[in-house]
Amino acid sequence: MWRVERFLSNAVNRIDAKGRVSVPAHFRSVLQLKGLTDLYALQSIDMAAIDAGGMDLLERFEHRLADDDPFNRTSDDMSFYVHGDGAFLKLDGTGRITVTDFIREHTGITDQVHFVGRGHFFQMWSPERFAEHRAQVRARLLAQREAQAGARPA
Amino acid sequence: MWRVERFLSNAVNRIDAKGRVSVPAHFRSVLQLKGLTDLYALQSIDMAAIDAGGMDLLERFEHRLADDDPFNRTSDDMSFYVHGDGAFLKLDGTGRITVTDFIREHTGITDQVHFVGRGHFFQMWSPERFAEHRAQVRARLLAQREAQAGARPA
DNA sequence: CCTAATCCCGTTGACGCCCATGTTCCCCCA
DNA sequence: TGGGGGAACATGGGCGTCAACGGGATTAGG
Repeated sequence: MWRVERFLSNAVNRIDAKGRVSVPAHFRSVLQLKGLTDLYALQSIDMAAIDAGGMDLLERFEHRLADDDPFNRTSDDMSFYVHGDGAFLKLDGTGRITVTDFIREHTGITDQVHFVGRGHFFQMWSPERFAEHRAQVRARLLAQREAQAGARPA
Repeated sequence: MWRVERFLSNAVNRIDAKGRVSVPAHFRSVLQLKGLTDLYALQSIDMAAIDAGGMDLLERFEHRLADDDPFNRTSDDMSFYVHGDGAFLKLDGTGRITVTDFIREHTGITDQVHFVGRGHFFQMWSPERFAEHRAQVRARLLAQREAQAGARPA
């Protein structure tokens, strides 16, 4: 296998009695390449998923907060979401994280976690919701493709 | 664990019979990195929250003041607010602060405190009010995101 | 003298750390 | 080509540590 520095593909892992779940080994190797031991996680704004990544995930948002004005609403909302509504996910020695209520409430996850690579970060889904979302995405892409084909002269 | 010099994530702690509450250990470690023992707190202007941090919290506002005309009304108000209407929060040996009326009146806090990291400072909310505000912020961010998606050509 | 703030110590429950087991997949060799 | 032997990884569980919490004791202040 070759070297990858992005989160790719997906996998389903089970949550054990103590509420822990293994992060897929492939994702962990990506983290190691980045020199990361801790993860930072956010509840995705428009999906029932958790977005997780290193601190670079946070910095991606922070560079939009260039304006330091304490009274700017948009900037303040962004800070509230990114700084205040995030959570640390600490990997234990065997590469597992504990699935907190922060994760369960937003995703509907109960006993299994569907890990999904998204390039510079990855997501955590409940398997059922992931299947739904996956179908919707494929349908949208298909519709878009057909619309373009129809517009284009044959 | 690696070094973080920003206040991140959130946690709720109980107030005991003596009116004390533990500042989350993670926040305390940030304070220690900054070499701070005392906190300075302000009643947030547009939220039912307390803003707390070190003296850099003050500097943030003072920079803003420096840019303004000293005889300007808003500048004078700002100075009054920042310098005159703040409170010191002293940490005891086990990392707890006492919840004063200054805090309770503005936030509606009764028996629990929701600590919220905001990067350079952190906030104290009543859990209920925090949940409300959180929902509002997410709604605004979602609306903004959809507006951008709609404006962007497919 | 009474109230309130500070210090100190014990308890408890959650979480981090460690070792053991099971399972799947792959490679090598018969 | 099919089976044996690993290796890598997911999973299960014991145990120690630390943060949150409760309460007593001591000190300061009015």
